[in-house]
Amino acid sequence: MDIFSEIKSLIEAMILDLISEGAMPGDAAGHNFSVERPKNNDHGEISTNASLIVAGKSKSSPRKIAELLAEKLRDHERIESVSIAGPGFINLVLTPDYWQSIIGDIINLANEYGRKDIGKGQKVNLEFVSANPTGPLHVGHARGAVYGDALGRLLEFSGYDVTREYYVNDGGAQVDTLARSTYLRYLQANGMEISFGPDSYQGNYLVDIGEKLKDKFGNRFVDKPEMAWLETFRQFSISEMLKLIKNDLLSLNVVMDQYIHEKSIVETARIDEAIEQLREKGLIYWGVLEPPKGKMPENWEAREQMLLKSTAYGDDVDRPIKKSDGSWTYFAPDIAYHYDKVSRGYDELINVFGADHGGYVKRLTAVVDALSGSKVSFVIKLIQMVNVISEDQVLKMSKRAGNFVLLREAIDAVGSDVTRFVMLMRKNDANLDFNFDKVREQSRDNPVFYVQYAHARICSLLKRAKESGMDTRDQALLDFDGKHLREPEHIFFIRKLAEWPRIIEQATSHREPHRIIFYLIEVASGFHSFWSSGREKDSLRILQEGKPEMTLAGLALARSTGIIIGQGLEMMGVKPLTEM
RNA sequence: GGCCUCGUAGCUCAGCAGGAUAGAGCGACCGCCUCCUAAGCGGUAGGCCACAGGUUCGAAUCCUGUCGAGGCCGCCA
Repeated sequence: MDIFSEIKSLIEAMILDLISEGAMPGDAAGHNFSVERPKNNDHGEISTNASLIVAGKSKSSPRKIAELLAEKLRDHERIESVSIAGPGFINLVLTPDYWQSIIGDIINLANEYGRKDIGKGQKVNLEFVSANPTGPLHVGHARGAVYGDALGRLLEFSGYDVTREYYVNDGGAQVDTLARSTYLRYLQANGMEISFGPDSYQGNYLVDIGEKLKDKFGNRFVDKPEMAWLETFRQFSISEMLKLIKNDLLSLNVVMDQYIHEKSIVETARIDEAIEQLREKGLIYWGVLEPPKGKMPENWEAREQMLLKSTAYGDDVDRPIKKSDGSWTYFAPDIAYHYDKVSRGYDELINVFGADHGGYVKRLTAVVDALSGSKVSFVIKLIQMVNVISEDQVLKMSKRAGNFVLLREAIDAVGSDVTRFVMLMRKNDANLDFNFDKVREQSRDNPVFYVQYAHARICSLLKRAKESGMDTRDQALLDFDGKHLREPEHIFFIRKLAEWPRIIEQATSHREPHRIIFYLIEVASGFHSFWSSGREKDSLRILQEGKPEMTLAGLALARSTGIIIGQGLEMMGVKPLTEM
């Protein structure tokens, strides 16, 4: 099904044959060589460096090995010609039949085309977003949300059993701040003048919550001390914030499987269990840390704390677990949370973090390695910053001041599909510019429209053919005759389609959904180009009056392209358009 | 001071499990709609892949160092 894998296995088998024939040394087998579509058209349709790799490992001449392999390859019925070039590359040209059969494969398998069971059912915990429940999501969160969700879809397609998880930080001081800020809005709803302290969340999103609390409690808490209302207000506002967040995620087409609350982790004594485990491994001790180098914090003084010996697992310094007053640091619930994840029996944990959490990578890796005995694979994907640009200015965002650009605003302006596509156009560890004006333009600056347009054109073709009385169902298209797809332009484009399984595989193993996006743009480009060539060459037109067989073949090609684009967009959580 | 990420065309970025002459979009310039959606297509111009070493038959890709940009660095979360 994957043409590159097929040829690779073919060559591997030939190497084994040659070894048993005594023509190659025994250590020629088992090396990883590449089989790929060469960038340069003069280098055939498929090229491999097998002889270079094998020669390098077994200290023999690349040309000689290439000759041996070429001899065998020439005999293969589906290979038209073989040539040896440069230092020893083997370049292949396949028979047109081989390429045309791919169109049949795609239509036959439809959305299953390109699926390869890489994951083999391994259980993956994918934690992403995990924004503090103190306000609505902003565009920075959106990037993490979209990346996490697209990665989830990709992994699921490739045979992983994925659990999407959101960790709710509802145990720290910031949720008390939230409660107090909500209280101010509650007072306001009761007609009182309010003024915000420097630590307040001042965003307007709390106004509604204040109103709701007034509706519920009237003025009951207006003159009461904090003790009387803090817990109630905290719980209420957290649950309201989570509603807000879930709603935001939903409008981005993101749905979590579960929300794990920090509070529940703390309350079930997971911290003590986790620390005990680490203690048994000799990783817990009391000690005094060196002051941080570089900028010395004011009021720094040496104090004894409970520390985790994370340096034993590659961290730069050991990390405090308990403050000098005996209470847990922020790190402790995190340890417990990851202990909890490990104990739930996943094969792999993936955390999607914002780049500002880069400092936590080593210590968390240390924790997971220590707790799982390095059995669980743990990957942290850092998502770099999003620069929101409007009128050529980078907007500065501050949560406290409440002036950040909300995810909601982006979606209201351009919709979920464009937001997702644009956010997936960069690899996770590169900064991303989200240009509000350009993205709003819905012009060619927006590659999402370019891809959608290709899909819409294909749908339009099938629709027109159907209107003229043709049977355009997949079963009927499968009867196409390959001899009508023999022009160089046909083969050139089919070669692009044939890369799809390989692209999915690479995107999966690198955990990089953006590779799908770039491939889709290439496929769209190839299709637009092919379409336009029909203006100059009649034989390349898809709908041909009075020539039903040629039309059928053209439609099969178009349909298979549509399957791939549709499938790729679906995988990125973007809805393919049938017309524009 | 240390750690993480990045540095590729005027701009925004792909490529990086080593491979042949480094790609795309935008911007600039020149062309293409009596014909399947011109939201499209074709062409021209534009590069010491930050710099310097190293590994290799071969380096944008791997290693080391330098420079530059961003993020992070105990008793906040």
